[in-house]
Amino acid sequence: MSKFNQVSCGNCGLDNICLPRGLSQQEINSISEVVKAKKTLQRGEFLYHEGDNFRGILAIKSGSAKLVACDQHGNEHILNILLPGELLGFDGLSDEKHSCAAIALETTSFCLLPADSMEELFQNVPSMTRELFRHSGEKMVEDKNQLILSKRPAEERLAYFLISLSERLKRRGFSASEFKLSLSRQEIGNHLGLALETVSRLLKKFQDDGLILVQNRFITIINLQALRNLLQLSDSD
Amino acid sequence: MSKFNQVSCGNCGLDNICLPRGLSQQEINSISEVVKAKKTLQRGEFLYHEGDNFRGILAIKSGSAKLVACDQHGNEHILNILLPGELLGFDGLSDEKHSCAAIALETTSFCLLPADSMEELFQNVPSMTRELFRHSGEKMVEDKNQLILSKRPAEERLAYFLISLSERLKRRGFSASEFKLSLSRQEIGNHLGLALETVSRLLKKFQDDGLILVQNRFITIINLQALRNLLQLSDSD
DNA sequence: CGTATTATTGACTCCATTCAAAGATAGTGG
DNA sequence: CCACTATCTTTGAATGGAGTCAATAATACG
Repeated sequence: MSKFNQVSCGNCGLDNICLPRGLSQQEINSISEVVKAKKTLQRGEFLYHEGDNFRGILAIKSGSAKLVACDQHGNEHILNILLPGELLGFDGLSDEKHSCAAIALETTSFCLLPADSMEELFQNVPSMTRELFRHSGEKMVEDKNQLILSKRPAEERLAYFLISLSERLKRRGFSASEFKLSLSRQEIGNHLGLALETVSRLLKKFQDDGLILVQNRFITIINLQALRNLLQLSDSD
Repeated sequence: MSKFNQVSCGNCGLDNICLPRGLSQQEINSISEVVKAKKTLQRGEFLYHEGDNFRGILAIKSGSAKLVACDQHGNEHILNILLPGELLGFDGLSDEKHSCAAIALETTSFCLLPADSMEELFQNVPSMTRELFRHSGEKMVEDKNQLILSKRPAEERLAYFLISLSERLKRRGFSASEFKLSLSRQEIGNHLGLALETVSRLLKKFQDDGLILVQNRFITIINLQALRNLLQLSDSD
């Protein structure tokens, strides 16, 4: 739970996606001095729990994670899926306690920008502060897109999920057309606000329509344009 | 569109809600030096448009506003309602362009923390930076709550909307039990992802059940506890 | 190989939407 | 001040999309 190692943001490979994005070499060095790499987690292990004290902003180095919140009924809600280079932990910024849990979806490693070094960095590396706000703003825009999506029919939600996952994987150097879902139908449904049976039926429908190929959790995107059209052509409200 | 005046955060009355919250007198003075007050807008006027260049973080001084995004179908989505002391403009942080519009719901005045003075403030007033992140984190938690809510039945969504509005008004010194909605049924429905007819029917139902009194857009909360119970007692998924 | 978990598929149900029409309210100009 | 109009709201009836329940099938795991 507390084995940290020094890390160098300069030769990480995610430097164009992660926090150092757009910073000078000198600024990256300043960050590297305080950023810690944490040891690898296995599927199901927690990056942090709901209620944990805020210890800083995390960055996924490899693997993936889900951000999970519990409502007053005790139901879990998968709010976000996090891929390499993405920052998380913002849910602990407001009152020093995390309001969500972050759980590894596969073997996952991550870095930590410790909370107690943040004020110092604000003063010394203002462009990092700006960059951190930029990331935070991106998260908000994503959340807003998800909120808009939540009012759309099931088909669009699932199409958007697949397209968005494909694009994000591509930006990280993975295949955009073939990938393995690290989520069960249940989890996809939970994330999109659908019953797991609906997810199953729609994946089948997409396959029958020649848009994708489904083999268990492996997805092959056959006709990306047609998938995109599902988002564009449907009626408004 | 560009008449700014100097303003003093120290004697604003919203200092325990707005950005200066928790800062020292000296720090508040530093902020006041760069924060501008902008002249009052009428209902329907824009605080900023979608696509506008990011010019800074805004704070509602009086009145209220709605944050509106357009999807690819051209439909408008009311993402948030903003009350006095709340910050907005975060949707412009990520790429220097606003991805939403902010529109006054009534006669409304607001302040501006200009973008070009932000990096300077990061260096000079790190605790303000921390506070700004805190606000940003609060927004995210609110967005996540809204996302969770979007999966719940219509009755719960509307109950939550009323309770949350009541609580936020109370914190600002307004009555928690009697208030005027600055939104039409249409707008409430849009915000909650419901048809306007559903909003109308549910308001009637709440009234018939003795939870609230509805007179046009005036709402009186009669039985807050029963309203809260709607959120607690219903089934899970 | 057997067991537990996960996924598929069908039938039925229901909540919320849509369509439609009437009623109320607010704003405007004569 | 009242009439007129545009907008907003209420209410009813019918429809449909997605959920629930249930049973079977496939996959992963020890």
